[in-house]
Amino acid sequence: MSTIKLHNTLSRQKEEFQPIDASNVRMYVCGPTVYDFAHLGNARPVVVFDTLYRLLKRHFPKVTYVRNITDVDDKIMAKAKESGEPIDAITARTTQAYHDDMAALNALPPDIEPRATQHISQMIAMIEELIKKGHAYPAEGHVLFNVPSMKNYGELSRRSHDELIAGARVDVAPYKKDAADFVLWKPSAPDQPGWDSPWGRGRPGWHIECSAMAAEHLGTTFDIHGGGLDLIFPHHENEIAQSRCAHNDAPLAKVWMHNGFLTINSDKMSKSLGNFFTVHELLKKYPGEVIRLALLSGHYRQPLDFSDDALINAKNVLDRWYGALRGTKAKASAIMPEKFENALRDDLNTPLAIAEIHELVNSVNRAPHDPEAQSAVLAAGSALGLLQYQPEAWFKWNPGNGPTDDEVETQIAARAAAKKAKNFAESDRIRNALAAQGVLLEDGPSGTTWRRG
RNA sequence: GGCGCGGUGGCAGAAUGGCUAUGUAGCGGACUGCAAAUCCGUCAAUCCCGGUUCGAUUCCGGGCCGUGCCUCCA
Repeated sequence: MSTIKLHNTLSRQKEEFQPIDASNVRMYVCGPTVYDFAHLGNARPVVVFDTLYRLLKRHFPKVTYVRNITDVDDKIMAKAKESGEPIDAITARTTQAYHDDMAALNALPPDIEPRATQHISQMIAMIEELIKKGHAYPAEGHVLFNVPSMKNYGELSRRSHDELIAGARVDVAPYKKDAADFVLWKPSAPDQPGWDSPWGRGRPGWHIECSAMAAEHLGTTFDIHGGGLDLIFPHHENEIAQSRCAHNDAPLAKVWMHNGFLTINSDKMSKSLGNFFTVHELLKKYPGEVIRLALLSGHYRQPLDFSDDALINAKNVLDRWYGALRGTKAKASAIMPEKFENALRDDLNTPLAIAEIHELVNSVNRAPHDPEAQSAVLAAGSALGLLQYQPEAWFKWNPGNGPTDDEVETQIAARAAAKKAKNFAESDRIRNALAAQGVLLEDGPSGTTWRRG
């Protein structure tokens, strides 16, 4: 019996994954707040959980993957105020950009992509339930979750209530009964987006959005909840508090998974350091698969340093892999190479899985044109969301500068003539000139092939 | 201050109580007009100090260094 092991943040251990309902595995991942282009740090969980989604789909007949869109938030309001662009326009434009960027990274769309603004009534109902059960209270137009009302609060992040208070570095709002209490609902000024509620016109707090959307689409308890490491506290802790208290203590998710952070050239990615790369910008320089491979080249729970070298390395690796597939008519085999799949089943060990692809590629290069070996490479590649291009198209991927395909072909023809005349000075001149424009020529037994480096 | 994570060859990055991946870079060779690609061969690592053990990079303790969260944050 093939099992999948996943690291559960609740237990801080790898556990054998046992779905609540094997006929429908349910997974929720916190999605973007749509106020700006997605940066690389946003892309990491998307790629990681997409790889998990693909793995689960191979092992279970049905997987329901929910990833929300947060389209009501103070950051969006701030952006609108600053730029003058209407909120609806910002969220629509940014959501589209997000979809485009994640598709370029070969991330499959989730099965359901709920939007916060379309679940306000569910949030209000959940807040009412929490008030009714004594876990929340209205105060000055706000509704607050009362943390001391939940005895197990802090289980995920392993923080006690006292530690929270001691560590608090923010001023406590006067209307809070307890310093650790957090907002479920807050009042909106007339010029701010808001919805009518029993507590006046207002908008939801951040945490209640995910609790309400997860319950709506996955039920009170589901299998896997994912997100970035930084969401453990307070976001996921508060999600658990809201959901359990509203749902008679039913667990929110069985397995909690968190991906590690991304650094850029060893520095924390931040706008002040000027190393804040958006996926959108990076896609102008590299195919999405390069970014995706770079993101998968470290284990998802480890910190990942994203440098130019990492991108160059990923590009070289993919060039090598695609090189082994050149001219093939092989299709991805239906059966996943065993060692490769075993690596992924062990808490999504993508670096080890990538090493297995290297082994497969080596065997292709040792026995060229072996379609069986190539099928195995294609299968493993697709499991990681890679090798989706035709090899020739891959090598001709054009960032939009330099010579066109036709111009390259013309130069190659001229060089072939020079070579035939043994005018090697001229043929080398042409090759060097193309190399300076990022086009690399490779002479083979059946003529010259080329690629953009 | 509280909680947590990590230190593996030049670089990236797995695994493992003994037999030490993989890629890249380097070196030598084959192939090539020369290259490139590819193949063959090769060099090279487990932060420091203790402990447990027949044996530790792996387990335990201490130290040093780096880093994340505690505030919007993937």
